[in-house]
Amino acid sequence: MTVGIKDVALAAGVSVATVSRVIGNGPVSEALRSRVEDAIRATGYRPNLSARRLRSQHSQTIGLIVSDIRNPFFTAVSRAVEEAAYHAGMRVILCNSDENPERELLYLRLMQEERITGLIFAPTRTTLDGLDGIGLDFPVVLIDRGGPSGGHDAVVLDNAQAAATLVDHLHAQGYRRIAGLFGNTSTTGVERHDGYRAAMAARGLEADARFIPPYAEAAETEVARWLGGPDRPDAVVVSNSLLLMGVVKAVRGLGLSIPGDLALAGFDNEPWTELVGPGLTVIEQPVHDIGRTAMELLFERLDAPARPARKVVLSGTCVVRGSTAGSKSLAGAAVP
Amino acid sequence: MTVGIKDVALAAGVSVATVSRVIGNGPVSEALRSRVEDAIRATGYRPNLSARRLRSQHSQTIGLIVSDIRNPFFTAVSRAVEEAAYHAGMRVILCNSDENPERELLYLRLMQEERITGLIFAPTRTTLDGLDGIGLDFPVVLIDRGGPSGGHDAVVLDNAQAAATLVDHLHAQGYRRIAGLFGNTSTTGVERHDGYRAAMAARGLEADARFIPPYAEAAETEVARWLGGPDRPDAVVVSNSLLLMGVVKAVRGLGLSIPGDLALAGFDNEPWTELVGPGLTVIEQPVHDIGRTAMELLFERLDAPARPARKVVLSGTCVVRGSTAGSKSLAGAAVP
DNA sequence: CTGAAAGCGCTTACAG
DNA sequence: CTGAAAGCGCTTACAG
Repeated sequence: MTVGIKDVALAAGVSVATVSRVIGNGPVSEALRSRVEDAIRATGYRPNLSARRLRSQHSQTIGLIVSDIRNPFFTAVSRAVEEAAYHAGMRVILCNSDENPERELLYLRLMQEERITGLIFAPTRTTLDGLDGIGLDFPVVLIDRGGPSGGHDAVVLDNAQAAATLVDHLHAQGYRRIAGLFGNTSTTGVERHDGYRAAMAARGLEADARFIPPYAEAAETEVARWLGGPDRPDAVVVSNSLLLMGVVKAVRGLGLSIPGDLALAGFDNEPWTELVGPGLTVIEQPVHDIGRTAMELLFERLDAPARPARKVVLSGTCVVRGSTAGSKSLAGAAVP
Repeated sequence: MTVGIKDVALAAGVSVATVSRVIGNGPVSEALRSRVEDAIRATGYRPNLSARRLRSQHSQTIGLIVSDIRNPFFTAVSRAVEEAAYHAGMRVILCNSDENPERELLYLRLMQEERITGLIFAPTRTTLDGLDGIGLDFPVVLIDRGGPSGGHDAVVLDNAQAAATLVDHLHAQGYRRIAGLFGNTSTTGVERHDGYRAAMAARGLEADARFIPPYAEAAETEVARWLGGPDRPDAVVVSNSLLLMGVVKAVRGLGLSIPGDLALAGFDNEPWTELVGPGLTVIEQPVHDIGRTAMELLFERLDAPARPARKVVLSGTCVVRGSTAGSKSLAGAAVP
């Protein structure tokens, strides 16, 4: 039915070993090589990857588990990872955990069964805590969520500094009641919170932070309540683009204006942040570098399994727009 | 090194056949089953999927090739496909062609080598035209881009009607110089154009349509030029959300207002379309149904390879917002 | 229900 | 450079 290596060998009048060498770029004389290539074309032969992987004992596959593929941050990182993998002759298995620890475990198991070469992973805090106990047979590089420098290679944003930058910017614009809204499933939310809190303290301001599930709906509900209550802030720092969207919705739903009634500063320079209201001030992450660096760390780890874990911390860029204009009016501009 | 089925068999004191039956849910006595399960836990055994696939001759894998994973339409469809696949005990390989026919061919080859069970595919026009000549060994279900009902199962939006709905709506709002902007890589762009043109003709209006690459940048450039020229429209129908974003950027870049200087109606009810300017009028696609239906068609095709191809055409919903408010003011509301 | 044995489609030492 | 042969880790008739 479907054509195998034997059919090609027969058609080319060579052994299967020779066909295998041709498709694997092994040493073959030009004469035989072209005969085999003709036979491959004639038969429409396609090598069976399961067989190749089983026999050769390497999968040429890297795993990538992200926490929410709807978050454009992760689709951008995925693209960078795939590009790097492609150039290295590897493919990638992309899985989406939806911030669900059970699904993370499920996918980790799948990765084991696929015998992947290595994993790039943005884990929930729950799974990160138990990661060492799982006994994975491959190296893992964490992205976006490193946690305290621990046993794993990681590439993350300088979250604390980025959050502090936003606080400082808001402060410079004249805001004082600066609240913070953070995702509660990732170490990233925690680190951004720490930076926020430290910067507030340094300015002698009182922090007012909330941790919520990292979805737009949760932010919308939370902020609607917040703005109606006694602790109403006049500015808010928001720890990811999904939450940011929810905040914008809440403000609009209440018929309030940005930044007049509430100034807004968030993370991730998605295309739409430029188009909403007066434009949203955000920290832009080097998404492409994050993906590429993760692959580099992974390859280096494969080369040198024993060397100590490394954590690469990348800086974000603050893109200032109208959502933080404050009393002094301010045109949109990029600030390094 | 890594533990195999033999190690488990040894540890449990049974044959490898019995271990295989346990992990495959075959018939095994309770006594042996629990002994094997203990051994699996004790050894941390994970079956090798390559070996299972090779031996069992089914990959339990479906392929999914989308044209642009940054388009939220496709990330939403992917989620629906994955969900359905998961419930059917299958996994999915997701690939991103970037609207590039060469990459499509590359991925089709990969799918063959993976021996996938079936493919869900959003092809470029180029690849769609040559699809029958490629000799794929698995069934394919087209999504988003069906082309003329041909040899393939497909699930698509009623594109012509959706585009006509937008034209009719704009007409009812008092607009007459209604332009159209369409992606040039997909049959979808063509069908939406046809619906646009027919609706314009039915109203006695002159059509003014342009086909461009389906990226925000292309739309931005094109519209900036258009609005500066002699054929300046007062409304525009835009065939996808990436293009729509580009149009909004162009309008803002010129300091013009929506809908005062230009009314806008597009496709895909992305979260941000609600938040930009007065809100954007769009056709909402049943993204979840599209993914689910594609999987259903695929399974039915696997059951009955010989039966004639089916094309499922789903209707969109017009979500009216301020971007098409026209002279009469209009609040945002959903219209079926 | 259980086990011994064959074999899925390849790759890779090993000889020549 | 080339081929014969073993074997990757499983599953699945086939007997019992």
